Order: sequence, then structure tokens, then C-alpha cells
Amino acid sequence: MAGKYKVPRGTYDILPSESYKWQFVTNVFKEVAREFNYKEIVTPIFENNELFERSVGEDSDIVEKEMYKFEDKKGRIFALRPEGTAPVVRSFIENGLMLKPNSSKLYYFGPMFRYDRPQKGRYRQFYQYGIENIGSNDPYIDAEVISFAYMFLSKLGLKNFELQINSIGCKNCTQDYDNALKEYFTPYLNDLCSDCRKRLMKNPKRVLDCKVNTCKVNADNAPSMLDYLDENCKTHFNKVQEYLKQINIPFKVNPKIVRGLDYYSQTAFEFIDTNLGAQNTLIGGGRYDGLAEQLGGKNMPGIGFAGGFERLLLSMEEEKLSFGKQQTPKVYLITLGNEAGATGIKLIMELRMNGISTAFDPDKTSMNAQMKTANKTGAEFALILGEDELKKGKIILKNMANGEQKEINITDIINSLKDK
RNA sequence: GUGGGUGUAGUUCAACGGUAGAGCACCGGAUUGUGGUUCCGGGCGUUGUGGGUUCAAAUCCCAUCAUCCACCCCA
Repeated sequence: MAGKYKVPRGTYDILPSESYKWQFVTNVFKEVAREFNYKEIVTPIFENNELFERSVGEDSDIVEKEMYKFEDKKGRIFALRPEGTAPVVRSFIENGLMLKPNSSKLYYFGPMFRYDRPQKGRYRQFYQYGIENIGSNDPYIDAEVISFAYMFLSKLGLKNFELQINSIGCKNCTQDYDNALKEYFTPYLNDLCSDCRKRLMKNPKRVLDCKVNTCKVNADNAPSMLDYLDENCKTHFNKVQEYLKQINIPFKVNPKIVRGLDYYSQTAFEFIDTNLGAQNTLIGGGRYDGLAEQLGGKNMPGIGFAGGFERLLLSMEEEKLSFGKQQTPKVYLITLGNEAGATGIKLIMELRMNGISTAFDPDKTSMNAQMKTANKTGAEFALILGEDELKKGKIILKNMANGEQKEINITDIINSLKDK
């Protein structure tokens, strides 16, 4: 019975049969945030277009072709947020959070928007969770942020994932490295794909993770970023690895990890699902020490990560993990006859007022239909109120699991349900 | 933005040029006041949309939209 309208391309509805899963993972995420002492920050879904163009990078794919840009009635140019870090840093600067206590460890979640061709694990409106730790460049913080992600995935029960880390250096190392790459690849120019020939000029590091075979082969022997790190970046990266070892978080160094957003520096990491489809990055993150300054704030280091809920759910389903229980009512009320019905609806109010979740369906009248519905709602108890009971001032309390039932005084019902 | 696959009932699928069907789910009944099992009954759904070919189209062709998978990119 398709109606007139359909959801826009690349978007979807989270239906009741699915929403409890989202609630489950969100709650686990919030729980981990509490354990790490991170606090929630909520920023608008749209921001000044420039915020993203400046931070994410004008040459990045996100800005070049994936942003939902629009103009409002006064001609201001906004964009639906394609990612969460820039808005958080913007808010951090704008609200002077560096001067406020307990405000530098932040988490967020919500929808992000990218105009991209939908496929498995990729949507136009997708949901991210993420954290940002702003104000410290201590390598311990890098390890802590990584451990947050690791703990989150672990608490959900995920096993088929792998942590890969890299250091992409600071501006200084990057420049040397870029030059080295250009030098290295130039003799092989004809073997590279057309994209990579362009990349070599604009962003040579991208050639490294190209999937075209000839590019891959050539990239295998390319100079490694790690050899071009300056002393400072090198010791930083080494310390991050030491910390990770100390807290028993397994990782692989993958010098080919390149982040697509311009603001990253030094530590970059990804949690990869080892048996998902092509879109297998569960969580991606890294350090962005230059971002705050770039956005007009003080020079402040920061590091964070973001993950996609969709891929998380895919992985969890792949590994057949539990999403907790679906919400069920404690009580389903069955009434027979008009008088019982009238008393019943008053009783429902009382039950709910006392925190007892109660379901009732006025469209069902026969005992049979009401019992069936009670069963389907998964209610723990059925309360049966008919004319016989009404006369006696009683009500039947039936345990749906074992079928046992007893008559009790209507006036006692709240109390006897409360301690069950 | 590029390539390939797919669009039939709520859902999973069948029918592949000649009257649109099944499982599951859903609703009702058997049980006029007791569920989960069982049995019986209940489906006209613009065959995604718009064109075209044909005596005849879910079926062939074209377009379009959507979806899936991959490229690209990323979460």
C-alpha cells in the first residue's frame, strides 16, 4: 500500500522494531562516556557553510561534492553538517569552554548529512556518535581517546574489528613527505590511474590508499610517512603506542591510513570491521591540533573520533549480538462489559501514575481477542476485570508466563504489582 | 559522479506474453469470560511510475524514480 510519498533517497525510517536497538547502543555509548567522564554537547544540525569549507578543506570530497548547502531567506549560506568535529570546536571557541571546568571532554551524537551515492553502510542522512578531547597534546590523551572507542566496541560484544593507527605528522613533516612522494611517484606517472595523477599534485598521500591495482603495486615501495616524522612527532607517536601497550589495546601500525579531512595531524586511527562490506570503517579519528586556530580561536590541540551507527548495527547483526530486550508493558488490562470498561480506564491512569506500564486496547472486546493481544504485547501480567469481579470489588491478576491467576481486591492492585 | 543487479500483497518470494499466487505476518472464529499449540475462514494488490510494442504486458522495449552491490569517498 505505497502511499504518495517516499523517504528521500539515502534516508530511512527507524521503525519500532528497530528503534530499541538504537536506544541500546546509544545507552551503552552514554555509559562509556560516563565512565570516561565525558559530557554531552549538542550543536545545531546546520552551520555556516564556511565553517566546514575552512575546516574540512575546500579540496576535500566532502566540501567539493557532498555538502547539502542552502541559502536562507536573508541570503546566508548554510550547510547541513557533514561531520561533528568542526561544530564542536566552533562551539568550544565561541563559548569559551577552555575556561570552564569539566568542559573539554565532550561527546555527541546525531544525524550527519552527505550527498553521496547510497550503498551498504552509507547513507545521505546517517547517524554518528563521537567524542572530542580539546586542550591537550599529551600522547596519553591519544591513547585514552582510542581506548574509549575500544571499550565501546568491546562492551557491545564486538570481536571482529581491528585497530589501525598511524601518524600523519604535523605540517612540517607533511611537506617533506609530500615532496618525497612526488619525487618517488613521478617516474611511475604512466602507471598511475588518472585520479592518482591529479592526487599526486594536490594531495600525494591519497595515492597511497588508492585501490587501483597498478597504483597499489607502486605504493607498496613508496616511502613511508613514518620515516619523515620530525623528532617531536616521532616521540609522540611512539608514546601513544607505548600507552596502548600498557593498557592492553591491540593495534597495528598502518602507514597508509590517510584521513580525508584536512584538519587532521599526527595520530590517525581507524577501527576496521574485518567482515563488513566495502564500507568497513567502524570508527575513524585523529588529532587536529591546528583546527581551533584555523577557526579563529586560540591555538589549541585536540583529538577525537566519530563512528557511524549504521555500520555498528550491521556489525552487531553480523556477529549476532544482543540488543537487549524490546520494551514490553508490565500489565495488559482486559475488561468485559461497559461498566468494567469505565472502571478499567480509571484504573489504567492509576497504574501508570504509579509507574506501572500498562497496555489496553479498546478495539478488542471479546475475552479471546484481548488475551491474544495481551500475549502479543509481551505483558508480564494480565489484569482481568469483568462484571463478576466488579460486583465483588475484585480483579483477576494473571501471570502470563505460567498461567497462574488469583483474585485480589481492586484497592490492593497497585501495591501488589509494585513489588513484582 | 561511474558501472552492474533488482523493483509483484505488510514482508519473503512465485507466476516470465494469455483470468495475479504461496509461506510468514495480520484480522476473525472454533473457545457467548482466559493467550502462546492446532484447525477453519479472511487478499482487487494503481505488479515502483510514465510511455511504447502487441489482439493480449507483471512478463518485451525505452525513460524515470527507488533500492542493492561495487568504484569513488568515508562513519
